[in-house]
Amino acid sequence: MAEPDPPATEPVGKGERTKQRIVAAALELFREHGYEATTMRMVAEAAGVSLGNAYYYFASKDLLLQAFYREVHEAHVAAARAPLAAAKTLHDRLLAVMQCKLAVIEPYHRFSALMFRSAADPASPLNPFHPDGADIAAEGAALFAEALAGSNTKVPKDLAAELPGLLWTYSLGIVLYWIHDRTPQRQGTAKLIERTVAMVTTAVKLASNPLLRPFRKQIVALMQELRPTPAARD
Amino acid sequence: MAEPDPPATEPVGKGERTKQRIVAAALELFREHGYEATTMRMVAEAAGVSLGNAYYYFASKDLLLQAFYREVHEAHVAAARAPLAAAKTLHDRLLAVMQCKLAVIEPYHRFSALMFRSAADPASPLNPFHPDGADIAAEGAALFAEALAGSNTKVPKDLAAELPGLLWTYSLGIVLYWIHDRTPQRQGTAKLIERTVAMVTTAVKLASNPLLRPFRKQIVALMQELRPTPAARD
DNA sequence: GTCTATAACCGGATAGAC
DNA sequence: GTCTATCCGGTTATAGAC
Repeated sequence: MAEPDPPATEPVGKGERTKQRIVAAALELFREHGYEATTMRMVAEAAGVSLGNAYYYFASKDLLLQAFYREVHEAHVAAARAPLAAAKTLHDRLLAVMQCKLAVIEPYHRFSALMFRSAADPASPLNPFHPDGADIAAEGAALFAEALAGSNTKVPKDLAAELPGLLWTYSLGIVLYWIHDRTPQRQGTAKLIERTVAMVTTAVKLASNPLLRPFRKQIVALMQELRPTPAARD
Repeated sequence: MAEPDPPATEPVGKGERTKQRIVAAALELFREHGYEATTMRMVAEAAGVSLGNAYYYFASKDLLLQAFYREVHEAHVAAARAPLAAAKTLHDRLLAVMQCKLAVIEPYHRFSALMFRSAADPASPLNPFHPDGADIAAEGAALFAEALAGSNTKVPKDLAAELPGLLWTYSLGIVLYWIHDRTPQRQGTAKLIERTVAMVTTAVKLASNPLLRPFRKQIVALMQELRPTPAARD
Protein backbone atom coordinates (compact mmCIF):
# COMPACT_ATOMS: atom_id res chain seq x y z
CA MET A 1 0.00 0.00 0.00
CA ALA A 2 2.93 2.33 0.67
CA GLU A 3 4.79 1.65 -2.57
CA PRO A 4 4.80 4.34 -5.26
CA ASP A 5 3.29 1.80 -7.65
CA PRO A 6 4.46 3.26 -11.01
CA PRO A 7 2.01 3.29 -13.91
CA ALA A 8 2.76 0.00 -15.63
CA THR A 9 0.38 -0.69 -18.48
CA GLU A 10 -2.06 2.14 -17.72
CA PRO A 11 -0.89 5.61 -18.69
CA VAL A 12 -4.23 7.02 -17.52
CA GLY A 13 -4.58 10.18 -15.44
CA LYS A 14 -4.59 9.97 -11.68
CA GLY A 15 -8.19 9.43 -10.85
CA GLU A 16 -9.17 7.96 -14.18
CA ARG A 17 -9.19 4.55 -12.57
CA THR A 18 -11.48 5.78 -9.84
CA LYS A 19 -13.86 7.11 -12.44
CA GLN A 20 -13.89 3.77 -14.21
CA ARG A 21 -14.58 1.97 -10.95
CA ILE A 22 -17.53 4.25 -10.29
CA VAL A 23 -19.01 3.72 -13.75
CA ALA A 24 -18.58 -0.01 -13.52
CA ALA A 25 -20.18 -0.15 -10.11
CA ALA A 26 -23.07 2.02 -11.25
CA LEU A 27 -23.82 0.00 -14.38
CA GLU A 28 -23.72 -3.19 -12.38
CA LEU A 29 -26.10 -1.82 -9.78
CA PHE A 30 -28.40 -0.31 -12.38
CA ARG A 31 -28.69 -3.65 -14.12
CA GLU A 32 -29.44 -5.39 -10.86
CA HIS A 33 -31.72 -2.98 -9.06
CA GLY A 34 -32.79 -0.50 -11.69
CA TYR A 35 -31.97 3.18 -11.77
CA GLU A 36 -34.24 4.55 -9.11
CA ALA A 37 -33.52 1.88 -6.54
CA THR A 38 -29.79 2.42 -6.93
CA THR A 39 -28.66 5.21 -4.65
CA MET A 40 -25.53 7.25 -5.07
CA ARG A 41 -24.49 5.98 -1.67
CA MET A 42 -24.68 2.42 -2.95
CA VAL A 43 -22.65 3.30 -6.02
CA ALA A 44 -20.03 5.02 -3.93
CA GLU A 45 -19.75 2.11 -1.54
CA ALA A 46 -19.58 -0.50 -4.30
CA ALA A 47 -16.86 1.54 -5.99
CA GLY A 48 -15.00 1.88 -2.71
CA VAL A 49 -15.16 5.66 -2.59
CA SER A 50 -17.02 8.18 -0.48
CA LEU A 51 -20.29 9.73 -1.54
CA GLY A 52 -18.67 13.11 -2.02
CA ASN A 53 -15.96 11.60 -4.13
CA ALA A 54 -18.49 9.99 -6.43
CA TYR A 55 -19.99 13.42 -6.93
CA TYR A 56 -16.54 14.78 -7.66
CA TYR A 57 -16.50 12.64 -10.78
CA PHE A 58 -20.18 12.68 -11.68
CA ALA A 59 -21.95 15.87 -10.80
CA SER A 60 -25.30 14.13 -10.90
CA LYS A 61 -26.83 10.71 -11.05
CA ASP A 62 -28.04 11.47 -14.55
CA LEU A 63 -24.50 11.93 -15.72
CA LEU A 64 -23.77 8.35 -14.82
CA LEU A 65 -26.44 7.40 -17.30
CA GLN A 66 -24.55 9.04 -20.11
CA ALA A 67 -21.87 6.45 -19.68
CA PHE A 68 -24.51 3.79 -20.02
CA TYR A 69 -25.95 5.44 -23.07
CA ARG A 70 -22.67 5.35 -24.89
CA GLU A 71 -22.01 1.77 -23.93
CA VAL A 72 -25.37 0.72 -25.35
CA HIS A 73 -24.78 2.56 -28.57
CA GLU A 74 -21.44 0.91 -29.10
CA ALA A 75 -22.91 -2.48 -28.36
CA HIS A 76 -25.63 -1.79 -30.91
CA VAL A 77 -23.19 -0.89 -33.64
CA ALA A 78 -21.17 -4.01 -32.90
CA ALA A 79 -24.24 -6.24 -32.81
CA ALA A 80 -25.53 -4.89 -36.09
CA ARG A 81 -22.33 -5.50 -38.02
CA ALA A 82 -22.85 -9.17 -38.90
CA PRO A 83 -26.58 -9.02 -39.70
CA LEU A 84 -26.00 -5.96 -41.86
CA ALA A 85 -23.34 -7.76 -43.81
CA ALA A 86 -25.81 -10.55 -44.52
CA ALA A 87 -28.94 -8.54 -45.40
CA LYS A 88 -29.33 -7.10 -48.88
CA THR A 89 -32.76 -5.49 -49.21
CA LEU A 90 -33.63 -2.25 -47.50
CA HIS A 91 -36.39 -3.99 -45.59
CA ASP A 92 -34.10 -6.66 -44.23
CA ARG A 93 -31.35 -4.22 -43.38
CA LEU A 94 -33.63 -1.91 -41.44
CA LEU A 95 -35.19 -4.86 -39.69
CA ALA A 96 -31.75 -6.13 -38.74
CA VAL A 97 -30.71 -2.80 -37.27
CA MET A 98 -33.91 -2.43 -35.27
CA GLN A 99 -33.92 -5.98 -34.02
CA CYS A 100 -30.34 -5.64 -32.86
CA LYS A 101 -31.26 -2.47 -31.03
CA LEU A 102 -34.05 -4.29 -29.29
CA ALA A 103 -31.82 -7.18 -28.31
CA VAL A 104 -29.10 -4.89 -26.98
CA ILE A 105 -31.37 -2.82 -24.77
CA GLU A 106 -33.57 -5.63 -23.48
CA PRO A 107 -31.49 -6.35 -20.34
CA TYR A 108 -32.03 -2.76 -19.28
CA HIS A 109 -35.77 -2.62 -19.77
CA ARG A 110 -36.54 -2.03 -16.15
CA PHE A 111 -34.18 0.81 -15.69
CA SER A 112 -34.61 2.37 -19.11
CA ALA A 113 -37.93 3.76 -18.05
CA LEU A 114 -36.20 6.04 -15.65
CA MET A 115 -33.47 6.75 -18.09
CA PHE A 116 -36.05 7.96 -20.50
CA ARG A 117 -37.59 10.10 -17.84
CA SER A 118 -34.32 11.95 -17.63
CA ALA A 119 -33.85 11.93 -21.36
CA ALA A 120 -37.09 13.82 -21.85
CA ASP A 121 -35.87 16.69 -19.71
CA PRO A 122 -34.53 19.45 -21.97
CA ALA A 123 -31.93 20.34 -19.38
CA SER A 124 -30.54 16.83 -19.26
CA PRO A 125 -27.55 16.02 -21.43
CA LEU A 126 -29.23 12.68 -22.03
CA ASN A 127 -31.92 14.33 -24.05
CA PRO A 128 -31.52 13.36 -27.70
CA PHE A 129 -32.04 16.96 -28.76
CA HIS A 130 -29.50 18.34 -26.36
CA PRO A 131 -26.29 19.62 -28.00
CA ASP A 132 -24.16 17.50 -25.66
CA GLY A 133 -25.75 14.39 -27.10
CA ALA A 134 -25.29 15.52 -30.69
CA ASP A 135 -22.47 13.07 -31.29
CA ILE A 136 -24.60 10.16 -30.19
CA ALA A 137 -27.41 11.35 -32.43
CA ALA A 138 -24.99 11.63 -35.33
CA GLU A 139 -23.62 8.16 -34.71
CA GLY A 140 -27.11 6.78 -34.51
CA ALA A 141 -27.99 8.36 -37.84
CA ALA A 142 -24.75 7.04 -39.28
CA LEU A 143 -25.82 3.49 -38.55
CA PHE A 144 -28.99 4.03 -40.54
CA ALA A 145 -27.02 5.69 -43.31
CA GLU A 146 -25.01 2.50 -43.52
CA ALA A 147 -28.17 0.41 -43.64
CA LEU A 148 -29.42 2.56 -46.49
CA ALA A 149 -26.17 2.66 -48.41
CA GLY A 150 -25.81 -1.10 -48.56
CA SER A 151 -29.25 -1.73 -50.00
CA ASN A 152 -30.27 -1.79 -53.62
CA THR A 153 -33.27 0.49 -53.10
CA LYS A 154 -33.20 3.76 -54.96
CA VAL A 155 -33.70 6.84 -52.75
CA PRO A 156 -34.35 10.29 -54.25
CA LYS A 157 -31.27 12.42 -53.71
CA ASP A 158 -33.00 15.18 -51.74
CA LEU A 159 -34.51 12.68 -49.37
CA ALA A 160 -31.33 10.63 -49.06
CA ALA A 161 -29.66 13.42 -47.12
CA GLU A 162 -32.42 13.51 -44.54
CA LEU A 163 -33.42 9.90 -44.31
CA PRO A 164 -30.79 8.70 -41.82
CA GLY A 165 -31.82 11.37 -39.34
CA LEU A 166 -35.47 10.58 -39.90
CA LEU A 167 -34.85 6.90 -39.30
CA TRP A 168 -32.93 7.62 -36.15
CA THR A 169 -35.88 9.62 -34.89
CA TYR A 170 -38.09 6.72 -35.85
CA SER A 171 -35.93 4.40 -33.76
CA LEU A 172 -36.35 6.71 -30.78
CA GLY A 173 -40.08 6.37 -31.18
CA ILE A 174 -39.76 2.61 -31.16
CA VAL A 175 -37.70 2.77 -27.99
CA LEU A 176 -40.39 4.92 -26.43
CA TYR A 177 -42.93 2.26 -27.24
CA TRP A 178 -40.61 -0.46 -25.96
CA ILE A 179 -40.26 1.28 -22.63
CA HIS A 180 -44.00 1.02 -22.14
CA ASP A 181 -44.24 -2.48 -23.55
CA ARG A 182 -45.40 -4.92 -20.90
CA THR A 183 -46.04 -7.89 -23.20
CA PRO A 184 -44.03 -11.08 -22.56
CA GLN A 185 -40.60 -10.96 -24.17
CA ARG A 186 -41.52 -7.58 -25.54
CA GLN A 187 -43.44 -9.26 -28.34
CA GLY A 188 -45.47 -6.12 -28.87
CA THR A 189 -42.41 -4.13 -29.80
CA ALA A 190 -41.10 -6.93 -31.99
CA LYS A 191 -44.37 -6.89 -33.88
CA LEU A 192 -44.33 -3.13 -34.09
CA ILE A 193 -40.87 -3.20 -35.59
CA GLU A 194 -41.91 -5.72 -38.23
CA ARG A 195 -44.93 -3.68 -39.19
CA THR A 196 -43.28 -0.29 -39.19
CA VAL A 197 -40.15 -1.40 -40.99
CA ALA A 198 -42.40 -2.73 -43.74
CA MET A 199 -44.22 0.59 -43.80
CA VAL A 200 -41.02 2.58 -43.88
CA THR A 201 -39.76 0.48 -46.76
CA THR A 202 -43.02 0.97 -48.62
CA ALA A 203 -42.86 4.69 -47.98
CA VAL A 204 -39.28 5.01 -49.18
CA LYS A 205 -40.15 3.19 -52.38
CA LEU A 206 -43.22 5.32 -52.92
CA ALA A 207 -41.16 8.44 -52.36
CA SER A 208 -39.72 8.20 -55.86
CA ASN A 209 -43.17 8.37 -57.39
CA PRO A 210 -43.84 11.69 -59.14
CA LEU A 211 -47.25 11.93 -57.53
CA LEU A 212 -45.63 12.25 -54.14
CA ARG A 213 -43.02 14.76 -55.17
CA PRO A 214 -44.75 17.74 -53.51
CA PHE A 215 -45.16 15.83 -50.29
CA ARG A 216 -41.57 14.70 -50.36
CA LYS A 217 -40.41 18.25 -50.94
CA GLN A 218 -42.39 19.36 -47.92
CA ILE A 219 -40.69 16.81 -45.73
CA VAL A 220 -37.22 17.60 -46.98
CA ALA A 221 -37.76 21.34 -46.61
CA LEU A 222 -38.99 20.88 -43.07
CA MET A 223 -36.04 18.74 -42.10
CA GLN A 224 -33.59 21.24 -43.51
CA GLU A 225 -35.32 24.05 -41.70
CA LEU A 226 -35.14 22.22 -38.41
CA ARG A 227 -31.49 21.32 -38.63
CA PRO A 228 -29.53 24.31 -37.27
CA THR A 229 -31.30 24.39 -33.88
CA PRO A 230 -30.05 27.77 -32.66
CA ALA A 231 -29.47 27.28 -28.95
CA ALA A 232 -30.97 30.54 -27.75
CA ARG A 233 -31.66 30.83 -24.06
CA ASP A 234 -35.10 30.87 -22.51
CA MET B 1 -66.06 28.88 13.88
CA ALA B 2 -68.15 26.82 16.26
CA GLU B 3 -71.33 27.01 14.19
CA PRO B 4 -72.42 23.90 12.34
CA ASP B 5 -72.15 25.97 9.17
CA PRO B 6 -74.77 24.26 7.03
CA PRO B 7 -73.85 23.72 3.37
CA ALA B 8 -75.34 26.82 1.77
CA THR B 9 -74.36 27.06 -1.88
CA GLU B 10 -71.60 24.47 -1.73
CA PRO B 11 -72.74 20.90 -1.41
CA VAL B 12 -69.09 19.83 -1.59
CA GLY B 13 -67.52 17.41 0.85
CA LYS B 14 -65.79 18.77 3.90
CA GLY B 15 -62.23 18.99 2.75
CA GLU B 16 -63.07 19.54 -0.88
CA ARG B 17 -62.40 23.22 -0.43
CA THR B 18 -59.02 22.50 1.06
CA LYS B 19 -58.19 20.39 -1.94
CA GLN B 20 -59.18 23.18 -4.28
CA ARG B 21 -57.04 25.65 -2.36
CA ILE B 22 -54.04 23.34 -2.66
CA VAL B 23 -54.48 22.91 -6.40
CA ALA B 24 -54.91 26.63 -6.91
CA ALA B 25 -51.83 27.42 -4.85
CA ALA B 26 -49.79 24.81 -6.68
CA LEU B 27 -50.77 25.98 -10.15
CA GLU B 28 -50.02 29.54 -9.19
CA LEU B 29 -46.60 28.64 -7.84
CA PHE B 30 -45.82 26.38 -10.78
CA ARG B 31 -46.60 29.22 -13.16
CA GLU B 32 -44.38 31.57 -11.21
CA HIS B 33 -41.41 29.47 -10.25
CA GLY B 34 -41.67 26.38 -12.37
CA TYR B 35 -42.26 22.85 -11.18
CA GLU B 36 -38.91 21.92 -9.75
CA ALA B 37 -38.41 25.16 -7.87
CA THR B 38 -41.81 24.86 -6.25
CA THR B 39 -41.54 22.78 -3.11
CA MET B 40 -44.38 20.95 -1.47
CA ARG B 41 -43.67 23.05 1.61
CA MET B 42 -44.27 26.20 -0.42
CA VAL B 43 -47.50 24.82 -1.81
CA ALA B 44 -48.71 23.87 1.64
CA GLU B 45 -47.90 27.27 3.08
CA ALA B 46 -49.51 29.17 0.19
CA ALA B 47 -52.62 27.04 0.58
CA GLY B 48 -52.63 27.65 4.30
CA VAL B 49 -52.26 24.01 5.26
CA SER B 50 -49.52 21.92 6.75
CA LEU B 51 -47.15 19.87 4.65
CA GLY B 52 -48.66 16.64 5.90
CA ASN B 53 -52.07 17.86 5.00
CA ALA B 54 -51.06 18.60 1.44
CA TYR B 55 -49.88 15.02 1.18
CA TYR B 56 -53.17 13.86 2.61
CA TYR B 57 -54.88 15.21 -0.48
CA PHE B 58 -52.15 14.64 -3.05
CA ALA B 59 -50.05 11.59 -2.44
CA SER B 60 -47.25 12.96 -4.58
CA LYS B 61 -46.10 16.10 -6.28
CA ASP B 62 -46.77 14.45 -9.63
CA LEU B 63 -50.41 14.04 -8.76
CA LEU B 64 -50.72 17.78 -8.48
CA LEU B 65 -49.67 17.89 -12.10
CA GLN B 66 -52.63 15.79 -13.11
CA ALA B 67 -54.89 18.60 -12.00
CA PHE B 68 -52.90 20.93 -14.19
CA TYR B 69 -53.11 18.58 -17.10
CA ARG B 70 -56.87 18.47 -17.00
CA GLU B 71 -57.16 22.20 -16.60
CA VAL B 72 -55.04 22.74 -19.68
CA HIS B 73 -57.06 20.31 -21.71
CA GLU B 74 -60.31 22.01 -20.81
CA ALA B 75 -58.85 25.39 -21.61
CA HIS B 76 -57.75 24.03 -24.96
CA VAL B 77 -61.20 22.75 -25.85
CA ALA B 78 -62.72 26.07 -24.84
CA ALA B 79 -60.15 28.10 -26.75
CA ALA B 80 -60.61 26.04 -29.90
CA ARG B 81 -64.38 26.45 -30.02
CA ALA B 82 -64.59 29.82 -31.74
CA PRO B 83 -61.77 29.32 -34.27
CA LEU B 84 -63.20 25.92 -35.18
CA ALA B 85 -66.57 27.43 -35.84
CA ALA B 86 -64.96 29.88 -38.24
CA ALA B 87 -62.59 27.58 -40.13
CA LYS B 88 -63.92 25.47 -42.98
CA THR B 89 -61.04 23.63 -44.66
CA LEU B 90 -59.25 20.74 -43.00
CA HIS B 91 -56.02 22.67 -43.15
CA ASP B 92 -57.46 25.69 -41.39
CA ARG B 93 -59.26 23.64 -38.80
CA LEU B 94 -56.19 21.62 -37.85
CA LEU B 95 -54.12 24.76 -37.76
CA ALA B 96 -56.67 26.39 -35.47
CA VAL B 97 -56.64 23.47 -33.06
CA MET B 98 -52.87 23.34 -32.91
CA GLN B 99 -52.42 27.07 -32.58
CA CYS B 100 -54.90 27.15 -29.74
CA LYS B 101 -53.01 24.38 -28.04
CA LEU B 102 -49.83 26.34 -28.33
CA ALA B 103 -51.43 29.49 -26.98
CA VAL B 104 -52.96 27.68 -24.05
CA ILE B 105 -49.77 25.99 -22.92
CA GLU B 106 -47.39 28.86 -23.52
CA PRO B 107 -47.63 30.31 -19.97
CA TYR B 108 -46.42 26.98 -18.65
CA HIS B 109 -43.45 26.53 -20.92
CA ARG B 110 -40.89 26.64 -18.18
CA PHE B 111 -42.55 24.10 -16.00
CA SER B 112 -43.83 21.84 -18.75
CA ALA B 113 -40.35 20.51 -19.22
CA LEU B 114 -40.53 18.87 -15.86
CA MET B 115 -44.07 17.81 -16.43
CA PHE B 116 -42.95 15.98 -19.49
CA ARG B 117 -40.19 14.37 -17.55
CA SER B 118 -42.83 12.79 -15.39
CA ALA B 119 -45.08 12.05 -18.29
CA ALA B 120 -42.41 9.93 -19.90
CA ASP B 121 -42.27 7.62 -16.94
CA PRO B 122 -44.43 4.57 -17.63
CA ALA B 123 -45.34 4.35 -13.96
CA SER B 124 -46.65 7.89 -13.85
CA PRO B 125 -50.36 8.45 -14.34
CA LEU B 126 -49.36 11.51 -16.35
CA ASN B 127 -47.99 9.33 -19.08
CA PRO B 128 -50.24 9.61 -22.13
CA PHE B 129 -50.16 5.86 -22.60
CA HIS B 130 -51.07 5.12 -19.03
CA PRO B 131 -54.59 3.71 -18.53
CA ASP B 132 -55.38 6.36 -15.91
CA GLY B 133 -54.92 9.00 -18.55
CA ALA B 134 -57.05 7.20 -21.12
CA ASP B 135 -59.91 9.63 -20.71
CA ILE B 136 -57.69 12.58 -21.45
CA ALA B 137 -56.32 10.80 -24.49
CA ALA B 138 -59.84 10.07 -25.67
CA GLU B 139 -60.90 13.66 -25.16
CA GLY B 140 -57.85 14.87 -27.03
CA ALA B 141 -58.68 12.60 -29.94
CA ALA B 142 -62.28 13.79 -29.79
CA LEU B 143 -61.19 17.34 -30.42
CA PHE B 144 -59.42 16.26 -33.58
CA ALA B 145 -62.41 14.19 -34.58
CA GLU B 146 -64.43 17.36 -34.39
CA ALA B 147 -61.87 19.23 -36.49
CA LEU B 148 -62.10 16.46 -39.09
CA ALA B 149 -65.87 16.17 -39.03
CA GLY B 150 -66.48 19.84 -39.73
CA SER B 151 -64.25 20.00 -42.79
CA ASN B 152 -65.20 19.28 -46.37
CA THR B 153 -62.23 16.99 -46.98
CA LYS B 154 -63.05 13.43 -47.86
CA VAL B 155 -61.34 10.83 -45.66
CA PRO B 156 -61.34 7.12 -46.57
CA LYS B 157 -63.59 5.32 -44.13
CA ASP B 158 -60.98 2.89 -42.81
CA LEU B 159 -58.62 5.74 -42.07
CA ALA B 160 -61.31 7.98 -40.61
CA ALA B 161 -61.63 5.73 -37.59
CA GLU B 162 -57.94 5.99 -36.80
CA LEU B 163 -57.17 9.53 -37.81
CA PRO B 164 -58.26 11.33 -34.62
CA GLY B 165 -55.98 9.15 -32.53
CA LEU B 166 -53.15 9.62 -35.00
CA LEU B 167 -53.59 13.36 -34.93
CA TRP B 168 -53.62 13.40 -31.16
CA THR B 169 -50.32 11.52 -31.18
CA TYR B 170 -49.05 14.04 -33.69
CA SER B 171 -49.99 16.84 -31.31
CA LEU B 172 -48.01 15.16 -28.54
CA GLY B 173 -45.01 15.22 -30.82
CA ILE B 174 -45.49 18.92 -31.42
CA VAL B 175 -45.64 19.50 -27.67
CA LEU B 176 -42.43 17.55 -27.27
CA TYR B 177 -40.77 19.86 -29.77
CA TRP B 178 -42.29 22.91 -28.09
CA ILE B 179 -40.83 21.89 -24.76
CA HIS B 180 -37.38 22.03 -26.27
CA ASP B 181 -38.05 25.16 -28.28
CA ARG B 182 -35.87 28.03 -27.11
CA THR B 183 -36.61 30.43 -29.94
CA PRO B 184 -38.23 33.79 -29.04
CA GLN B 185 -41.99 33.53 -28.66
CA ARG B 186 -41.69 29.89 -29.61
CA GLN B 187 -41.53 30.88 -33.25
CA GLY B 188 -39.88 27.59 -34.08
CA THR B 189 -42.87 25.62 -32.94
CA ALA B 190 -45.26 28.00 -34.67
CA LYS B 191 -43.39 27.41 -37.91
CA LEU B 192 -43.33 23.69 -37.30
CA ILE B 193 -47.07 23.65 -36.85
CA GLU B 194 -47.65 25.55 -40.07
CA ARG B 195 -45.42 23.19 -41.99
CA THR B 196 -46.64 19.97 -40.49
CA VAL B 197 -50.32 20.86 -40.66
CA ALA B 198 -49.82 21.50 -44.37
CA MET B 199 -48.10 18.13 -44.66
CA VAL B 200 -50.79 16.34 -42.72
CA THR B 201 -53.45 17.90 -44.92
CA THR B 202 -51.55 16.87 -48.02
CA ALA B 203 -51.16 13.37 -46.66
CA VAL B 204 -54.85 13.02 -45.82
CA LYS B 205 -55.80 14.12 -49.30
CA LEU B 206 -53.28 11.77 -50.88
CA ALA B 207 -54.61 8.93 -48.76
CA SER B 208 -57.62 8.56 -51.04
CA ASN B 209 -55.39 7.91 -54.01
CA PRO B 210 -55.50 4.27 -55.15
CA LEU B 211 -51.73 4.18 -55.48
CA LEU B 212 -51.43 4.63 -51.73
CA ARG B 213 -54.06 2.11 -50.82
CA PRO B 214 -51.58 -0.58 -49.68
CA PHE B 215 -49.71 1.91 -47.55
CA ARG B 216 -52.93 3.20 -46.02
CA LYS B 217 -54.00 -0.33 -45.23
CA GLN B 218 -50.71 -0.94 -43.47
CA ILE B 219 -51.22 2.09 -41.27
CA VAL B 220 -54.80 1.25 -40.43
CA ALA B 221 -53.94 -2.36 -39.65
CA LEU B 222 -51.14 -1.26 -37.37
CA MET B 223 -53.33 1.17 -35.50
CA GLN B 224 -56.00 -1.42 -34.97
CA GLU B 225 -53.44 -3.89 -33.74
CA LEU B 226 -52.06 -1.45 -31.24
CA ARG B 227 -55.38 -0.39 -29.79
CA PRO B 228 -56.26 -2.95 -27.08
CA THR B 229 -53.06 -2.42 -25.09
CA PRO B 230 -53.33 -5.44 -22.79
CA ALA B 231 -52.02 -4.21 -19.47
CA ALA B 232 -49.95 -7.25 -18.55
CA ARG B 233 -47.51 -6.82 -15.71
CA ASP B 234 -43.76 -6.76 -16.05
C1' DG C 1 -64.18 8.14 10.38
C1' DT C 2 -62.47 12.50 8.49
C1' DC C 3 -59.17 15.78 8.69
C1' DT C 4 -54.85 18.28 10.30
C1' DA C 5 -50.31 18.80 12.15
C1' DT C 6 -45.62 17.67 13.85
C1' DA C 7 -41.61 15.11 13.51
C1' DA C 8 -39.01 12.28 11.39
C1' DC C 9 -36.71 9.42 7.21
C1' DC C 10 -34.27 9.01 3.05
C1' DG C 11 -31.53 10.10 -0.78
C1' DG C 12 -29.65 13.58 -4.09
C1' DA C 13 -26.59 17.27 -3.84
C1' DT C 14 -23.01 20.66 -1.71
C1' DA C 15 -19.29 22.86 1.42
C1' DG C 16 -15.26 22.85 3.03
C1' DA C 17 -11.41 20.54 5.65
C1' DC C 18 -7.46 17.65 4.69
C1' DG D 1 -8.73 13.99 -5.15
C1' DT D 2 -10.75 12.39 -1.19
C1' DC D 3 -13.26 12.66 2.83
C1' DT D 4 -16.86 14.14 6.56
C1' DA D 5 -20.61 16.84 7.75
C1' DT D 6 -24.60 19.03 6.24
C1' DC D 7 -28.36 20.86 3.58
C1' DC D 8 -32.58 20.45 1.28
C1' DG D 9 -36.83 18.71 -0.33
C1' DG D 10 -39.94 14.70 -1.42
C1' DT D 11 -42.15 11.47 1.30
C1' DT D 12 -43.88 8.85 5.37
C1' DA D 13 -45.26 7.73 10.20
C1' DT D 14 -47.98 8.89 13.53
C1' DA D 15 -50.45 11.34 16.96
C1' DG D 16 -54.16 13.88 17.87
C1' DA D 17 -58.39 17.22 16.76
C1' DC D 18 -62.96 17.61 14.98
